[in-house]
Amino acid sequence: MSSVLRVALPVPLPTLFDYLPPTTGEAKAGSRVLVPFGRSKAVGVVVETDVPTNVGSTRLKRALRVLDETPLLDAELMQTLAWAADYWLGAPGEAYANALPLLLREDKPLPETGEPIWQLTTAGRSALDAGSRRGGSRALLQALSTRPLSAAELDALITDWRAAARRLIEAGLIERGEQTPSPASAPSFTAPVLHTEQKAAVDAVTESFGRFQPFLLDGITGSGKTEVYLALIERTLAQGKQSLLLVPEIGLAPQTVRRLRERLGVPIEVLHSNLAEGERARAWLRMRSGEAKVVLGTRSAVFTPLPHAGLIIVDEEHDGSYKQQEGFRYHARDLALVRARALNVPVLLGSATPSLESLANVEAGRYHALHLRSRPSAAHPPQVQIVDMRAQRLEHGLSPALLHVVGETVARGEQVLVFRNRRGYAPVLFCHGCGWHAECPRCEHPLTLHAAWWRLVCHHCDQQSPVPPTCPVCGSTELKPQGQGTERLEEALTAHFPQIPVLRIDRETTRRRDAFEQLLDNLQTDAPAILVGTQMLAKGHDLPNLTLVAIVGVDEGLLSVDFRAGERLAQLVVQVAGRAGRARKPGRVLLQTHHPDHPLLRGLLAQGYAAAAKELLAERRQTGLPPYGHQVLLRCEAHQRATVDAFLSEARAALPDTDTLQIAGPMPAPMPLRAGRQRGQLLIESTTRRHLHAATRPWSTQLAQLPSARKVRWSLDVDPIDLY
DNA sequence: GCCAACGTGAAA
DNA sequence: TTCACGTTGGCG
Repeated sequence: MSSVLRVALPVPLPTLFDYLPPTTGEAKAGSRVLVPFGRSKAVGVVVETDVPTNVGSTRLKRALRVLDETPLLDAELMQTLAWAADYWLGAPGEAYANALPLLLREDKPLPETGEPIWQLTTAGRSALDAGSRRGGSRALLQALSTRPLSAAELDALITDWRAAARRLIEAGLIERGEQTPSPASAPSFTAPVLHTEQKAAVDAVTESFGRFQPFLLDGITGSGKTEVYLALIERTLAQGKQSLLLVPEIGLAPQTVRRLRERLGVPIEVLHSNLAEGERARAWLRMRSGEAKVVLGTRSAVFTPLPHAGLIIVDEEHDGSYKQQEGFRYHARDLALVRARALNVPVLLGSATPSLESLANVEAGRYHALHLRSRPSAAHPPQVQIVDMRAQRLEHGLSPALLHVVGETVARGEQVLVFRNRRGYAPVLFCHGCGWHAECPRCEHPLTLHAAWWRLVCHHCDQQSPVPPTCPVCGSTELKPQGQGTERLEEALTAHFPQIPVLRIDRETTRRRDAFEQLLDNLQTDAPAILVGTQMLAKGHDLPNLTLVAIVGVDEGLLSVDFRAGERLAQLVVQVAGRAGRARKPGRVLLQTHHPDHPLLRGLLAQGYAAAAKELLAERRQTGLPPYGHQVLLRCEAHQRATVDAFLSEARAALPDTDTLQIAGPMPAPMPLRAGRQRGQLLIESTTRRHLHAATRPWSTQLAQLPSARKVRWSLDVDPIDLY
């Protein structure tokens, strides 16, 4: 038996691969190696060295090259990643691949971490003096004549300078260099004085510096959670330690970054999905070297190396975007906890509407709860009121009572938010002649009418089709849009309040980068306006002149079969309502519904989120659902129903027959057909996580070997957040 | 996930 | 006999 390297390769296979050590260089655990794989090459991460192997010597190949002298991933990250792959039943190679920015998964030297700058060469200087070159090239030489400039500086001076830069580098007139990021500038804003609760929260976390302790910061909207984060990051910085701040996908507004930079006076590294690969890799490496102290990022930023870790914060911890929904299905909030434990640092989960999981952890004594119950910015919490839609004459889904209050509010010069969680003009196109409605053939769900493009769109598979002029069944011309989307509400409100600007904010109107920011920047804070929008408006921005929130149509959430629907609805209502009255003026919330007596709404409005959550938790305990029970969901899809069923029943048969597991299915998925594929699932539940893992761990490798598995697309989801 | 080898059936 | 295409196995 030879002593080999065990390497994680970026393939969705349940195994690691063994290689003979390379002839030169020493491969250490956490280093990347270039290896021959199949008939090409791959970059992998060394997981173990000097291990005995079972692979025959004829099959063993030799690693080609060590890419990192010193390991790129430190021991803590390596250990965390191994744990994560095991916990979420992921392919180990995929876990390691997720942890590395794309650029670092390639066979290339590490990018320089300094900020790239462009400067004149001696030849360039003479060329400039001689007056050679014209146009963009000349302008660029001119710009660089006094001193080297960074990309950001050049962007401000010359549009489209990169093409010119490429030409001039080619000609040897300018060259790329790098500068270390400018040293800490003094914070340009001084911190506001913390109020009592904020101070108590900051002190409690500070006392835990240097050891693992989870905290749940339960703070109503407007109570100043961000100030607590900032104060804690400041204290972490004062100790020379690093902070990791995770935010949900849409929470990462440029506004947030600006605020952090201004307040902390140190470079803030940012990691999110639409960042250029080079920037991502540089930010990651600057944290790894310890050169950078603060990183702000979305889900995948949870994998940032933290050699001098001091603090981890997860903002809006209840947010579903922390769960990766494809490939390696990890949960960044849960991983943040695991890392904090390994790094011996406190971890702070913040939310106005904590997840039931976190509340259960508080109840069990695992998390320490910190509360922010007062709103320093506004005197009164918003007053919430239900508008009964039954037996009302509706105008495009808006009741007269609601329109009346909207009218009053804009007449006072204040702003209104109309929330509707449906994009498009109308969710259904219906025939008055025969009752037919337009349906997606690939999903068997109603198509949404989009009036602006005059198209029917399937919100499940994105397929578009033309709007038929007449009913394809009975030929009637009486095709009527039924129900309201944001587009229709925008139209109705514009017609009703022609003198007031109406702004729609949803995925269509914010398609372009920064469009969301721009739309809100254009909003005059002291003038009346009506905002119509989806989820996107639920968080972020402070709108000081917004005093009325009208929540229209959340009834779908009350009727859903998903056991988390109630929790999500409560969170959504509270988050949206929280947009009202972030100013000195008192806020008001109207909730328009067909179910004014629904216990969840009643409870939520009468006693608030905490009480509603307590009620929901009690239900979960009674039914043995998460967080009191644990789930693994096997999802599967294929073109033929029979293929799906064959795989799922083989999978079912491969599970051990024990009374510690409850198995539901095989059964059709809640959406049995999507994008032309038949979908099914198998749900495995247990009251003890240990039993669940003990059974599903070997099962997951068995599944991969089933012949029927090759004919379907399947995935395992540990702790699924929806059973969709 | 990707690739190559293999088997099957239809066309010529 | 050749080609196209779906299936299967291996990747160390």
